Amino acid sequence: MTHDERRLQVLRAIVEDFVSTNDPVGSKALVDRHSLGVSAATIRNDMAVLEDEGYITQPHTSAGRVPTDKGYRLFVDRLTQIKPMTAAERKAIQSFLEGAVDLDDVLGRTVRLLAQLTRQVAVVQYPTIARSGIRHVEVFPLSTSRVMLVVITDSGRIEQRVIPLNVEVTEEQVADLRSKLNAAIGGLRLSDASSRVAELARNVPNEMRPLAACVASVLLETLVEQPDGRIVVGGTANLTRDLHDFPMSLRPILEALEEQVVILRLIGEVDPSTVMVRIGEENQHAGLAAAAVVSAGYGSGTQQLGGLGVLGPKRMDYPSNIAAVRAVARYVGRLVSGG
Amino acid sequence: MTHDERRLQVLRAIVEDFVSTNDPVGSKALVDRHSLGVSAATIRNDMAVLEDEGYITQPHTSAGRVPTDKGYRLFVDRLTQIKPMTAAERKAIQSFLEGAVDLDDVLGRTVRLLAQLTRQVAVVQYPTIARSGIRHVEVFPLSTSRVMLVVITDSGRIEQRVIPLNVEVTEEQVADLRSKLNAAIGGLRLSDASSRVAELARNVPNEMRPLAACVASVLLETLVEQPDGRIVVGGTANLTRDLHDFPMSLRPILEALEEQVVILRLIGEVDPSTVMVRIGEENQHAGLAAAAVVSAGYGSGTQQLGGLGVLGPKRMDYPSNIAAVRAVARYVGRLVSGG
DNA sequence: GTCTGGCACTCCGGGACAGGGACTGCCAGC
DNA sequence: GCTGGCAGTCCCTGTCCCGGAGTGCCAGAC
Repeated sequence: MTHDERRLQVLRAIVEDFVSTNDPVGSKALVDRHSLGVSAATIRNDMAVLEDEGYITQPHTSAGRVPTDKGYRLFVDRLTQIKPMTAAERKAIQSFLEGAVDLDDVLGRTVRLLAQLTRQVAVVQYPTIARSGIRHVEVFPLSTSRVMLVVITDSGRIEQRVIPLNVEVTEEQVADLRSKLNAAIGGLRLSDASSRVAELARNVPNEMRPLAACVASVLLETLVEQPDGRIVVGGTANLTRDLHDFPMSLRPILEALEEQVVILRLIGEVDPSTVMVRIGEENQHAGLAAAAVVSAGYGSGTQQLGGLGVLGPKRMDYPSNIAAVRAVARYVGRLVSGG
Repeated sequence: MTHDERRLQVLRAIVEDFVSTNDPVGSKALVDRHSLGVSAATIRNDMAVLEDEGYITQPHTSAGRVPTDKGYRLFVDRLTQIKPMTAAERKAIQSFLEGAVDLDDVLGRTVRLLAQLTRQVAVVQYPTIARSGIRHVEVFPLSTSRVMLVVITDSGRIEQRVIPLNVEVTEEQVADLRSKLNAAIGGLRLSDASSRVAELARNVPNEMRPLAACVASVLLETLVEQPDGRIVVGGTANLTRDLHDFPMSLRPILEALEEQVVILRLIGEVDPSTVMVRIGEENQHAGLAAAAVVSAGYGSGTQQLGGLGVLGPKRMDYPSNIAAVRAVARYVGRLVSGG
């Protein structure tokens, strides 16, 4: 074991100990609990170097050391061995998720499952409409001058819009439009359907023109263009377990959790099929400077439909949480794209 | 002003002062801030009586007085003058809610609005399926042996179920069932539709019997019988403002907020067209002993569709919160039943 | 009978202070 | 390059003390 290697082991030990005890860890405690093969004094020298390099810091003179954001980052990047879930755990995940009856239920169960597995706050994004396939489009009249549009996607997500018309329409016209729409864009992805919809609206009989135009514009504007992203949050009670980890109190964290935009940036922007970890300042949000986020995308094969993740104190058990997020994302992806 | 009247005024003053300052209120502070027309010593006597009767208590000898649950109860029942919302406030509520594009949006806005108006945690229940009118029923095949059932209600709520069949069916059969279903139960309330659905399932041509039976049973079981109650929660960050009011930390409160059952009992069980206040132990839930809930039902006319409310520390501004909950419930009821 | 001013008493909360403990940095020796 | 030892630093805890706020009670006034 070289010099540098040992120093990394020391950092790893500091992170692990601090995560499990929440006390600044000193040189003596370190040699007691890990068999590093050298004396406390040597560790102290290593710690001094690690501190110089910015990986650890001490809250005050004569206290133990605590990892910095940079320290956690190095730990996650180079020192983490993600242990795959056991067969029993995989089975539990699967059976828990499979009881779901519809999409709301799937995502509700997912968020509870994640929160329970990681004992952190869990967040799940609804499948993005634009990237989902269209399973069925329904149009039916509410009155002679209002129709309702319902879009049902492969992933089970449903969107509805009431569309006011500036003309009167008949049942038959609406039914006609309905079958034309389904024929034109059924099975396509919404993002690919735009041109077909526009084309359809131009090529209908004259008397249906206004109806088709209204419906088409709503379909395009509301469903395709808006980067709509509902999210489900669960397990907020877990935040209270680590009250001392959030010195500024929970307020900014809870506020961030209620702001879709903030959360979406965190769990939505992930490279497909990898797990992403953001630590402290990396979250790009003042309120989350004391937090860490572990997130992953879910979807079918290459097509990413949404994201999910957990949020907790920087002092979290990264290896387990990464494993849990990855496993759950995989199952959810399979479930949501499977129907 | 009789003896008893003055004692009630003292109680009112204690509640109001304690709500606004969060300090146990003493006799001197009371005469300073309210013109009660008597001296501090007299107030002290009144306070002793109020304490004997259980309306107030002192955290320790030589501290001021704090209202008990019973004291808050009396305050709410007899001393509260609910100030109606100003025209400006009403206008703000209305315009904020009217921008909504669908039911999810309505309820999302409602919960944000309530949280902002009251500066407490807000909770809104989705309209109960069983009591809603059926606007449209959609059945269409996913494959030859699976169909999807979608029910859209007056209140804008949508339920979907994938139904596996034990037989193969054709497009035409499904389309036929669809129109029959709509003819039979369109416009009815789901709770009234049961017999019609059962009847329909019996009276279809032989070859459609299995399909109709499957769909009917799902329709009845999942949609009518289950007291399904999704809820939306918002403004949890407001809890942190009153950290000292929740001595056991927020954990039990946050846990309760994630348990649908608990919340539904609180906001679901209200007499129509009244505002209900539950204080401390009245919530019938250990975790909420330090909390108070102000709730009301919303709906159209006599038909209650759901409930909503706010949750906060017992030390809350009851008059304002009652007014806000009542006003918002009224607008939401109008909006949801109006379409 | 009711209200009032005065007085003794109780209790909390904060500041001051000292002792113990935990670590560190540094140094000299192996 | 590693190790043991030592002095120094800082926090944390417990104790003590004191001021402040509020009460309960009592005797006297109306």
